[in-house]
Amino acid sequence: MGTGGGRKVGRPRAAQRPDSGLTPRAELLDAAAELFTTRGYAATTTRAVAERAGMRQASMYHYVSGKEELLAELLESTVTPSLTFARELLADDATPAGARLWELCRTDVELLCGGPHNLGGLYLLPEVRTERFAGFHAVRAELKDAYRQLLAATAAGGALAKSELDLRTDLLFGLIEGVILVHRSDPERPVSAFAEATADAALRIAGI
Amino acid sequence: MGTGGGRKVGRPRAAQRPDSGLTPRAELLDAAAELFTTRGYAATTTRAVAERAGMRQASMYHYVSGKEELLAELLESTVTPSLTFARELLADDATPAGARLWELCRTDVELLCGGPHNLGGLYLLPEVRTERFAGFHAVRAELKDAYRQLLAATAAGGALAKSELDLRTDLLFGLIEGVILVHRSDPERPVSAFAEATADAALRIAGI
DNA sequence: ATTATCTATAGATCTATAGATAATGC
DNA sequence: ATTATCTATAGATCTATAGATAATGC
Repeated sequence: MGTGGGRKVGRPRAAQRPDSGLTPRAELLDAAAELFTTRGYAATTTRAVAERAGMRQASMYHYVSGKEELLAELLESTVTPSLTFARELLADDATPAGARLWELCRTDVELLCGGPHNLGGLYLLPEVRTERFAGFHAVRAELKDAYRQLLAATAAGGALAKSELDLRTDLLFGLIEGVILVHRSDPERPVSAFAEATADAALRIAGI
Repeated sequence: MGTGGGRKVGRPRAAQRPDSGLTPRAELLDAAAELFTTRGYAATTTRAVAERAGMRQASMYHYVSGKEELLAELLESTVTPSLTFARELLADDATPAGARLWELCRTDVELLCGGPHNLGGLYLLPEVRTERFAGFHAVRAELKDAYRQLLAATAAGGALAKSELDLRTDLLFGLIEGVILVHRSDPERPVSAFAEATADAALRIAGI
């Protein structure tokens, strides 16, 4: 049933490949993730994406409206899991805020560095700042606000003036978003230990 | 003499503008800095650069061989001052290592965030990873090594095993290079106070 | 004569659409 | 009949060169 077994309907692809098990749209997203993160968004052509996904350039338009849609979906798919987890942490008032903040940092680093592609690298692309990706900016802002709330709920954070709290939040969130730069400089380092070390560093930045 | 007064030789430009006082090459570099940092390298056309510099697209080739040369020069011009300063600090054995490291962090943040363009943002462009920019990578590696040496010379740093020292160096350097992300999230914040706060945070990351 | 610029353009893309084709499904 | 793909291509770029032009300098 469903995806399994390889669908047969429609004209066969010109270049046959072993069935990946993914839907064509997922194959396109996967190809785009790889290319956008390594070569950049603007430098990646629709042809490169389509061909890496195993189809011809024009066939891509059967599944997506263009490159922008691929990038928008990839961006949101990266923050959404973090945000879901952040909401759970905010609701959990049995655990100390510092411990919850540490856990959020650790999880985010795992998500950003753990996947097959450096999806976190997408955040750094200049194109992402455009209004086209407002949906992503909205979820990202909510995630950042969760960081701020958790920080404010700690003993050290509670003592800060607003502008100080904003600065610490920016530094903290900046370290986490920029962690992909650190990961790149030594991709061999095991991710789980790296995530813990980064979470430690993040709390030190925050002054906890 | 020299640059002052506006040179008259050669066919006049199609679009006349008040004399900027810069050489045409510097005008091109300035235009490229602005466009590369805001729109990205791949998304910036030679026409956009030339026209922002006040000349026609083709005229640009009188001064540079293309976009790559502009990016290469901009990148190196960003690290070189940091590196010069870092060498001085390494030689200054009268000052405690921690204080020198703090000073290096502060200066780098000032350089990265202080100029008219977010030149630090260039580091984040995916294209920069290519071998074309080996010259930049070399000076950057030397700068990073200065961070490592200063860190290793502190009391806290001296106690670390090599892999621990590497990790701390990466986190520290990652925060400094990624600081442009933090700066972007609130560009109004006064740079000098921000640079000091970031240097404080950097030393806390380093465990000092 | 020298120089800095211009206009014009060839050749190489790249995107997105139009229309053909080769499968399955009824 | 429906679907997924293909081939072909129009239109819109973009880069880099060729050759003309409009200044100053000798």
